[in-house]
Amino acid sequence: MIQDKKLNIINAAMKSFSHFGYKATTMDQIAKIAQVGKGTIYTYFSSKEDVLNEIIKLYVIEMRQVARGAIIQEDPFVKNFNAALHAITKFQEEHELMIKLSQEVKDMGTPEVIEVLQEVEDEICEFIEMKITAAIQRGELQKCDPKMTAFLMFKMYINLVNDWKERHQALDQDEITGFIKMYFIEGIGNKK
Amino acid sequence: MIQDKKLNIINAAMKSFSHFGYKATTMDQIAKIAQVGKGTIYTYFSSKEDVLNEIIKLYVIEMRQVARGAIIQEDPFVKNFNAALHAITKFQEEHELMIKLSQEVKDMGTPEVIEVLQEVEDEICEFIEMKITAAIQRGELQKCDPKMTAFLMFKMYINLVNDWKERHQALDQDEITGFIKMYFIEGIGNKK
DNA sequence: AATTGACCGTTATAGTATTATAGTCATTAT
DNA sequence: ATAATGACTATAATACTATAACGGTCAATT
Repeated sequence: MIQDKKLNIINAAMKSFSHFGYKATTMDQIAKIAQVGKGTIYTYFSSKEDVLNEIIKLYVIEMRQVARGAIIQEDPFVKNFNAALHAITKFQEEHELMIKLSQEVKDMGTPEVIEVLQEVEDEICEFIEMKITAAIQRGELQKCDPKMTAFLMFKMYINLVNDWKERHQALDQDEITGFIKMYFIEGIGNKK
Repeated sequence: MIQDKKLNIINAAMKSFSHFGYKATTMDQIAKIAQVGKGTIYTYFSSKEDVLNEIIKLYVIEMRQVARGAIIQEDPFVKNFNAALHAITKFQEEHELMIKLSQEVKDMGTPEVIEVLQEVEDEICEFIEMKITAAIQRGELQKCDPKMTAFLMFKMYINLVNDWKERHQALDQDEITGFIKMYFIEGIGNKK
């Protein structure tokens, strides 16, 4: 029952953050949606930012599960990389939370939101890093700094999925897998 | 003499844009620094934005020369890529214009400035694209879409030079060349 | 023909009054 | 006792308004 109330509040806040963003959501609104008094929120959370952080904590857990679910053990590294990132992207599109928060960062720059989005990005990079480390041990990838490789692969994925389409035609999932493989795994140098 | 006055104005505007940014620079200020009446500016330029655009046009020409100057014909592609980008970066650091304008975009989002910065980025990408096309013809690089390759290489360079150092240790020029070569040219896949 | 700065309509800024908000806490309900 | 509540408060955001600054024009001047 105590967990029930906390979950109520989290769900209410999630809903409101997703619809209106972090700043535009008031504690009164959360209380109203959750059907609790505003004071009750402060029994379970220390502040508005704390509510956001707890939501992101849960979100990240879900996201990790989604990413794990996209992995197929026998498949090669690049394919799994793309599958996981694609699953995460789809997950984020389904739950408008991240989209709304990204927008908010873009046009208001809310510091608390910048911070949590960075956390989510770090989390994704850490996930990729794990997979890279494993792939290196398996001998599928050459020795390289897994943290930097994860960082660069993630950035390239975002570049391909989001940034490229701003100036050119959008790419589909298979094209993206192909490009990541070509540029990152095989390299475009000609061995002599 | 007529060019002299136009150049005066351009230099004055360049100085002011570099010091105070685009928005914070007034036409009166430009006129004062250039020691001309404000009306005179409008003999040579149609608007404030036009002044900015002409400045960027000249800036891009200079930048291209700097990039060309960094290229050594006999050197391999990656080395030249890094040399050119490094030269551009140094050039931008010396002339505070781009730094100031980047700041302005970050914390005010001035549309005119966003546009010209995008132009500069496009210009750099086009320069890289040319070099890539040449390297493919030379047989130094495999066949690939030069536009996309240029785009991705540029982004990776920025990721390594700017973004990585925000969360980890900054990298020096040789390290960056090494990483670009490793990830982009050679690839990190293990051929079986 | 080129240059100029006072001038104009519009936009931005500063100052202020008002509202809205995050967080508290005495009261109430359980 | 403990948990829940919403009126309350100090602070921060917003709306409003008066003022200043701005980009751009143009009649007067060189």
